[in-house]
Amino acid sequence: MFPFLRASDIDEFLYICQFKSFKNKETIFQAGSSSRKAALVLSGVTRGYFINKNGVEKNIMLRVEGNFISLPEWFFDNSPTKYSFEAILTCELLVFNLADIEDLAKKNPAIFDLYIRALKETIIKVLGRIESLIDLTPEERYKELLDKHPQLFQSAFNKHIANFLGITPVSFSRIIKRMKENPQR
Amino acid sequence: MFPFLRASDIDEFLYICQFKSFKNKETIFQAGSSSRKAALVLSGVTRGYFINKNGVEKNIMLRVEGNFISLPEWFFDNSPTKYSFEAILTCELLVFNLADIEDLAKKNPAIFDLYIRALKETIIKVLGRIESLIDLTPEERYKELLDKHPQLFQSAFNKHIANFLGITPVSFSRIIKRMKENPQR
DNA sequence: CCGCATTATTATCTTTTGTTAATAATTCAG
DNA sequence: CTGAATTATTAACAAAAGATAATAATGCGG
Repeated sequence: MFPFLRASDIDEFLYICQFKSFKNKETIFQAGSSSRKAALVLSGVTRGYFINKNGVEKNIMLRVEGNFISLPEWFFDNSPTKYSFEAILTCELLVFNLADIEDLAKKNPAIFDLYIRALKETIIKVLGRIESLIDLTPEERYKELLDKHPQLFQSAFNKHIANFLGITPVSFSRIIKRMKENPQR
Repeated sequence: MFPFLRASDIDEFLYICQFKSFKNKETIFQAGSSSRKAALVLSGVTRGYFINKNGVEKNIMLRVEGNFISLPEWFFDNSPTKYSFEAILTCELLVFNLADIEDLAKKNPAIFDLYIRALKETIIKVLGRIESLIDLTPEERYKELLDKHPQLFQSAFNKHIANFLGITPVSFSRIIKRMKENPQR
């Protein structure tokens, strides 16, 4: 997964990690907690979400294997956070403390690169999501997601996908219907 | 701006920086170029944008004083990028090479912290933007932006603001009108 | 400071979304 | 395997956005 790491670097990383499995709907990181952790997704799909002011869950990101996940408010202090992460398929994760990886990064340049890379990759992923949201119609976003992550559509609930696309399940149903009736557009 | 830095750390940082001024509409970083740079915004407002498949500019972010900006594709290689940055007000920037700051970060823990902080801050900013885009209506996003960055509305063109909000200038005009007629909602 | 070019507003029309509610399909636990 | 609970689809209506075009208001260079 990370070819620029030597075996000894991987050992150092694994030393601060804990392997954990989660089933569908199990909580990985809970909003409101404060033990600054992050994880590398080895398999499965996770969703990061928050509860909006009307009490409605909103999926802010979907993260699959090879992605790092963390509650971003943990980045700066120990304050409780508003985001949560949960498995939407059976997941395997390597969980570690942010403090541990930062200590390692200061000592080991390869881990420094790994950590920086994880942060940069998150930025690029998240910018790509903004691009979709400001430039594409919901229908185009649906097609893009279908293209990028077809595995999602075999397993995740439509309501989660709709939520991620920023539309209602009702509107999502209509899009699917429109595309069935009019496949070419 | 960064109280956790000592004077000597700031000196080290300034040593790799170049001070530059930009007028309204001047290009800061050009899509398609490949000299991996970043900058700290000291004053003014910048917009990062890309040209979509129909040839239309899309503002992916607005960055103000205290923010770091960079073309994110530079993070990983020297490939030309699709994003550009331009000043939408007179701007003062500290421009530096990404390679230089990473070298410094490996040697100086305070610069390490500065660099990590800049990346993390970007993630949080950008996640906040996604939150708005999936959870709020265009009208609510307008109010949020008005609240967060009132200075934008005195200087930037409405078309840039509309573009940033992910709507057309026509729709933006209608929102302003609706709110004038119905201030309470 | 003038005039041209850019930007903003308004109107009209079409398309899409949100909301609510009713019904159908499906999951999943026991 | 069965039934209750969750999820998905469809319908009907209201509200909002997109597109296009015409007009008004601004910005800005010479």
